[in-house]
Amino acid sequence: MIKNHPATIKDIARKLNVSVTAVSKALRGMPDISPQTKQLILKTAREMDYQPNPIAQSLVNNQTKTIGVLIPSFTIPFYASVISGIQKTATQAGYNLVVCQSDESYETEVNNTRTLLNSRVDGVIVSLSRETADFSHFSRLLDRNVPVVLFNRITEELPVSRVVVDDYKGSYQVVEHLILMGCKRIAHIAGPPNLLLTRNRLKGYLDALKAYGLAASDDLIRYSDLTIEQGISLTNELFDTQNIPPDGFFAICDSVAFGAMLTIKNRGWQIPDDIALAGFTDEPVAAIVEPALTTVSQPTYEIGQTAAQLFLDQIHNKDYQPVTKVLETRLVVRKSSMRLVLQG
Amino acid sequence: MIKNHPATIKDIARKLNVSVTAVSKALRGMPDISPQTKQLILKTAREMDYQPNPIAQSLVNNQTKTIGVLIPSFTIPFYASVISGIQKTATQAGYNLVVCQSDESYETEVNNTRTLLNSRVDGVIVSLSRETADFSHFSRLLDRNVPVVLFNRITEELPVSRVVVDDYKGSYQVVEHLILMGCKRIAHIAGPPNLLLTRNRLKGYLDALKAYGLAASDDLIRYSDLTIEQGISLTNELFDTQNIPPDGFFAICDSVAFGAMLTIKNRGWQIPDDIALAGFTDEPVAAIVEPALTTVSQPTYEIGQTAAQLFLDQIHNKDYQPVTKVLETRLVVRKSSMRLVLQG
DNA sequence: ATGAAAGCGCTAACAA
DNA sequence: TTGTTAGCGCTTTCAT
Repeated sequence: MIKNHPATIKDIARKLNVSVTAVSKALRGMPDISPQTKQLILKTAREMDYQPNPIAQSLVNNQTKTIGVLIPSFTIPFYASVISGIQKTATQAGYNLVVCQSDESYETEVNNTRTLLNSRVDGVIVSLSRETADFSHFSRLLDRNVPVVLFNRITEELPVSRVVVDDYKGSYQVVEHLILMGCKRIAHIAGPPNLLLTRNRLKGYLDALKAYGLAASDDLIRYSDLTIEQGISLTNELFDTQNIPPDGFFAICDSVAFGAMLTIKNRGWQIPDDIALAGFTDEPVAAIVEPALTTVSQPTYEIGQTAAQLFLDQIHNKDYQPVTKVLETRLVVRKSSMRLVLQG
Repeated sequence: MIKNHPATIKDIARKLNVSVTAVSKALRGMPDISPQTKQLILKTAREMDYQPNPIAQSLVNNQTKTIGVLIPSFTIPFYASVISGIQKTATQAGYNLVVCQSDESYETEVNNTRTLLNSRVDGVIVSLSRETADFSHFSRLLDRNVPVVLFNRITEELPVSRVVVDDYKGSYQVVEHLILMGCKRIAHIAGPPNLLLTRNRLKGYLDALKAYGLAASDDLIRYSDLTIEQGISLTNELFDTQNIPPDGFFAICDSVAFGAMLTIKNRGWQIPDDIALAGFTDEPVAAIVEPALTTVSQPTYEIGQTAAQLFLDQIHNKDYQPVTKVLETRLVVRKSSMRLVLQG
């Protein structure tokens, strides 16, 4: 008789005329089993191509060995790379990933957390949607003792571990760089105001201006939804509302910077000579556009690995205290901001 | 006593003094249960915030309601969009996704299929790694009656359903376009020879040349690994080995086209006037690079939806015959190939 | 060292 | 209509 179903522990037990307990123990290398029977069981298991059924294991162990990952969108390259990092660390520890995207919608994010909770993931690694301002859906996870780790788009209102980069410093450095390149009137296209990273990068921008004695002005600041479309429209708006156009643009992220780049070129200005431009994140494309985009590189892969590691730490540690890891960024200077500076 | 664990069917039964069977039936809307008890059970379940444990359901139903998705890399934008499409259709049908990447490695792909099989996914949706030339790891899935759907990077050696675009036609059209733009010597940077899509796109290229009476030559064809790096190096190679440089480049994918674009510009040639350039896929970046890239648009989201639908069809149909869906591409003409053509 | 039995949360065949 | 029972594949007491 051909059995199409995978071999079970019981099949092995029957074949060898031993108890399922013995098989279970042998398979998991428990001590109280004689070397001979153990070897025999192991050998037979191999012959029968036995693979433990993780569903059954989950049911009895009350853990699924899967991590839920919740990101705003698959199509943002930043997250693709972070997920790779998460997967690397997770796989090494025997965990699978279930990845969902919120599509930048708060409602979808709430639904996703419910789905993940119901499917009994052992933990959740999240970057918030750009709409998210309320966090009670994560409290429900915490109530069930499901560890939550936030990264990139985080909140400080939840008692959870976090992985971020030093947004303030990265922002400060790139704006400082624009200033050193001779920019006097630097516009900033920020992100959604409710995101912490928006506020941190904005602060870095403002502090850099102040440090170099440049006037900040709300007229030079716009809040975007992080899309290339708004990069285009807000750049147009900045041009249209200013008598003298800005001589520098700092965009919250590369996508917005690409939108700004298109618009600046369409308006007939030269980058970087008339207007210098910088973004944030260093997406692969940043090196390819013309002119290549000056930006702030984030250690995406490492962010993913770190987030997964924080989850693992929490799982293995009974009384775990949330920690926040701050990774360093790196200024990447490319053609979009490189101009000859007249030395005073 | 505070119970931190989710409510079970048994909790409800105990509270209401009915059998678990009754609860199970009421919850799933089975007929043989009185309206009153049914309402009572439903109400209590809601009050206790009952959520069925999918692990337990999986164990008894012998299905996990999850689909394994196996792609070459998260960082290829094409796949990000396809996954979105898969997820849309899968979620609607109550399926979760487990996504793995092979990292373009045959070995990793084999490992991933093993992992997915062990985790008892109900089916697998795959795009092959660029190294894959042997397919026996998928036969193991088929032996266990796990449906396999291939997309994009497929093989015809497996009796499974497939989703592809009309690579031949898309390729033919874009090369025809280059010819109509006046190109006489069009180079082709192809993909890995073992991929079917490489051969189909190559054939479209060759047939278009032939149809317009242009000579094809192996000297103008190179095989790449689909990376931007090889786009750069093979373009250099083409320049270095040709006395007269090509006046057109058709790249197997946009990434390779970007590499070619960088190189062509670095060599001091004008795009499109000296050399016209086209890619394949229409990644979001294609519209942003300078000059914007002429390419062949693929219905990525729809590819994902179709693949998921083929899986669902197979699940719901006892005697299912594999089908191959061929979706249409669309030529997207942009600046990289737009030149004034002198009319004879 | 070995095995019988209970149980994880649920479904389903069968009785009552 | 309702409840009893067995069982999915595995782990874990607790006897033997």
